[in-house]
Amino acid sequence: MTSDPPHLTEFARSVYAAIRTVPPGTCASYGEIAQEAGRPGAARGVGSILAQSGGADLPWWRIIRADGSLPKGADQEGRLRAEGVTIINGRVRMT
DNA sequence: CAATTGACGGGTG
DNA sequence: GCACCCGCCAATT
Repeated sequence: MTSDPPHLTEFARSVYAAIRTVPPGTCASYGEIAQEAGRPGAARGVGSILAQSGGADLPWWRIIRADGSLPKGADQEGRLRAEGVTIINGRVRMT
């Protein structure tokens, strides 16, 4: 590999770690992940990293919006339902 | 280095 | 519920 390494930032590593802490059957919002990553308010930063993560060993399907809506749609809903998450009208059930 | 874009969040009308 | 604005952070151009 003559290519240079991705050189992930500390923030990105913290985001990956936070997402890995999310247990199956549950969901977390970008703001929650950002807060766990040590950058509260960086919800957009989390989205930016996740969007690029593609291929990483991450349960990205557990990451949803703050209002319980799914950012990616069909694929998201199918995976979450497979994890045991209840989805109503395209939104994750918030109890 | 500046400007733009993007899997966001909250507030206001 | 929908439309618009501001703030916030990271990656890309």
